[in-house]
Amino acid sequence: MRIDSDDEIEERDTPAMVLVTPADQPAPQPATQPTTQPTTKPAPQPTPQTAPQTNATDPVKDNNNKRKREPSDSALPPPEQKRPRTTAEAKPAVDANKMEVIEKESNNSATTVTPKGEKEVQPPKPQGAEKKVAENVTKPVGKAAAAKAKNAPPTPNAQEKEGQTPKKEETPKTVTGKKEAQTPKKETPAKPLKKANSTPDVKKSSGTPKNTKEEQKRPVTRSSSAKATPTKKKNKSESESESESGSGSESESESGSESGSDESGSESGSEEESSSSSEKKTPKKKTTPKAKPKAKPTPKKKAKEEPPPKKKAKRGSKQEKEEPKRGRKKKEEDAVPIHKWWEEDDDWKKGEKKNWKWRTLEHQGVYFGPDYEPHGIPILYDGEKVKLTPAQEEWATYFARYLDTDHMKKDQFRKNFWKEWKAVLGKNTTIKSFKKVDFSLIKSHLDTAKEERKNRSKEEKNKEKEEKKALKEKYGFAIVDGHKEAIGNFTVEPPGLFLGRGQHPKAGMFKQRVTPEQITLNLGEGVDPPKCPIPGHKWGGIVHNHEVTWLATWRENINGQNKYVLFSAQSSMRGRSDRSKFETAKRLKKCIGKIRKDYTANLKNADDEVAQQRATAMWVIDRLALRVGNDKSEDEADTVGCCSLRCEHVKLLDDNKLEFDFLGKDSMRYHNVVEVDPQVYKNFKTFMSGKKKSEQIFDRLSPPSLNSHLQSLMDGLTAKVFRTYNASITMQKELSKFDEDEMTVEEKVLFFNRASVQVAKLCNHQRSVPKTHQTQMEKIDDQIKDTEDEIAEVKAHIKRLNAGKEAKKRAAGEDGKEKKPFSNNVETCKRKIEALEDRIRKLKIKKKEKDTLKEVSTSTSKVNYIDPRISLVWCQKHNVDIKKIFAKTMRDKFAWAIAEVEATPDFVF
DNA sequence: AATCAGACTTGGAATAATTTTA
DNA sequence: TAAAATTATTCCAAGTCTGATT
Repeated sequence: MRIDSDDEIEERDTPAMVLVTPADQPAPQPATQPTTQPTTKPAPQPTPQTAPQTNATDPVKDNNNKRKREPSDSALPPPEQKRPRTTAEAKPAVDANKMEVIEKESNNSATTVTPKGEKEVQPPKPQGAEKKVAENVTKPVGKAAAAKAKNAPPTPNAQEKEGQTPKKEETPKTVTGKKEAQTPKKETPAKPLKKANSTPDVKKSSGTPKNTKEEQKRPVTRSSSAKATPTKKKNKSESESESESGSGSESESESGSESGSDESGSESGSEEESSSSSEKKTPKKKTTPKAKPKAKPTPKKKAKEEPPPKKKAKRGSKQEKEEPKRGRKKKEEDAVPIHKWWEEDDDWKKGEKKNWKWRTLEHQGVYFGPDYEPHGIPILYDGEKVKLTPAQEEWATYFARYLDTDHMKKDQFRKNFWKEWKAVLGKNTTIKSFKKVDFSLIKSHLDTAKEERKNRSKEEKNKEKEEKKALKEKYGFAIVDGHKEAIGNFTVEPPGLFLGRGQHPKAGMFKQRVTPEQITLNLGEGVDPPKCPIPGHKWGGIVHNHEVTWLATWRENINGQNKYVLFSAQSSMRGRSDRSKFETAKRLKKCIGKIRKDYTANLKNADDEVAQQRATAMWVIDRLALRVGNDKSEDEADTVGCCSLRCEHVKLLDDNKLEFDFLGKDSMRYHNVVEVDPQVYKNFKTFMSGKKKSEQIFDRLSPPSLNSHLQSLMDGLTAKVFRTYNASITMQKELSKFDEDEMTVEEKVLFFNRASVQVAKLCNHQRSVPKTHQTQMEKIDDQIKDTEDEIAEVKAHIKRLNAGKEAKKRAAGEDGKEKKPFSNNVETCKRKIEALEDRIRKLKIKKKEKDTLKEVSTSTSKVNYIDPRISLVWCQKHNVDIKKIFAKTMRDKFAWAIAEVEATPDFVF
């Protein structure tokens, strides 16, 4: 639909203001549809031109669609030898750095310096760590290590000591003013209201000096009850109010708006709107400080609920059916009261609490899945049964799980597994050659178990359900500032094999079981830490970090990254930042004209190569919706984004056309042939000239520098905002094309879905073609055929009727059952034909729809990119039940948007 | 200025739950 | 009523981006 890039470009340049209007849409180009050849399938297909990946890939064809990097690129070296990511020959500095890095690495491996994964005690950290870092991560690590050393004797004291030492160090540390401000965690008030029972962890008391002041000021962290004490913050607010946004979470803009003074306000204004709307609705709320009884039963909900009565008879019946279910569901919904955070104010978030995410926090820690239960099934080695130790067996079992999957086709996966498993087998094992190992016995055991599980009785299923529910009840919620909020992932990730995506160098490595000692919990001061659920163990640490949202964290052993237990998408915490994200995108709409002007001008800025590259990248990010493309290390899959594009990823075609072909996030292939702005084309040509395939096109540009420039153009603007903006604006534009005749709800939904597809294509959200796709297509064909046959039959029947002949008995179906005879009334039969023809039409639409959707994933954009208010407004306007668009979890996640749109039905992004 | 590290968002696949079909 | 199809939810890897370090 939106195609001509040129025209648009022109349009853009002209009047900035035009841009503001919806009409000025940039018309980004969906990756999947090369402007030229609309029909071409989305990237995934092994398109001929990109010949590279051909069959060589077989081993990998796994995800049919996704293109693995592999040999495909003839030029590319095998995985092991990753091509160097030369930034640019021009930059000596860079090279130097690189060398350093390398050196470092080698050192690490060689010496004791551990790659993060290990729990060894970090040497120097303690001191530097003093600040938050120390608190959070380091500490726990240290403890864990210590604990390990002692292993068995989980004497509390041990921990205590450890815990304290670091603290002490901290205290003495001279803390800069800034730090002080930041260290909320340390602030832990000296007043542990509750005695820290045996759990020594509660180091809070550690004498953080500064805390004294702040702490005292702060209303005792008492939980909900006393919240009423908000008052004073005002003084603080003054100075900081505006700067808030800078943090990136401008969620607070609301508060800013209140202050009114805000000059930066232009954008915050948008948010004001929203907030104002809510204000209208609930003026009283304002008066009452935060202390909001969350429990209140929400009456209005019911009002919303009732679905519009359908006219169609058929449908009616269907609905009746649904009714009872709905009732049930409703109940459940009520069970978890919605916290209407958007009706509250954030007045307390001022001054030094500017970056606070919570005031009081209470939860039950994390849930550790069940232990591994040995099954005793041996493997076959060279045909002989070999019994394994529980540990050996456990890993073998994890491996067997993937026997029939595409993971097995990756050399790296098997190789990594073997390397690690060999270590577990030990030196005395008879298992010397991986090729001779046969895991099929274990595999069939797993299959059997799966089958049994599938066939378990109703009682068993219910029982499990109950248990699951109980677990969620216990661990699934946290009390934040007096509100019960759902936690997203309260179960620690279980051990298993690491499955990367694409060609990940670490695929197949062991993801170790996480012990309590490796886990740090984040809790409110004065809250009793939950008891460690594993007997004989204790938590690695407890912190009180008000500036983060995580409830628990640990370090994962594969990449040494932190893992977090976070609130669910339905929580207020996530809701706030989600809304703020869309507000930022909405602000971008206001100044997109200015920004486009900026980069369009700089496209020609040959004097300043950096600026020129930056402008070109901005063009790409804005128009093609690419991600920014941060640098990646060698031990990750080789994927790229805008800034990391290499010459091998772009081809200069004729007529100002560029062909992009690379693996993006999650190794999803991005393949697009686009006609670009002539100047952009020229720039690419320049940037690429004289460079090797493996060199970066934007060698003078780095994501941080790009972002900082964006930041200068608009507060809070970063590269990813363009994706949000373009996705949302595209959706709005697509939906605006709706001319509602007499459409059935199904048709309306279909229209909506098609609009979503446009967005998904823009963002290059793909999925692998469902395995059953082909079958499904055929099935629909069969149905069409059958229907056609029946029509022919009816027609023949009519003929006989008209000829005065006796009705012929219909042939029995394949199942031998008799078919209902046709009516002897000609009119009735004609109507029947019409109905059948209508059915065929629908089937054909369904087929086509299915085929276009087979490799498009619309969920991601729906969940992350499209401002929900756009969809909601549309639903409201065209009388479509929200449930047709958003499933339960989505409705909960977007509760803020639903409320807002109800109040302001004329919302426009 | 380049890296590092932390924290949080984004993403497709896997799995579970529900609905439809046979 | 079971199996198949669909839809919803969970899982956890892989990005982005920021502030601190080197």
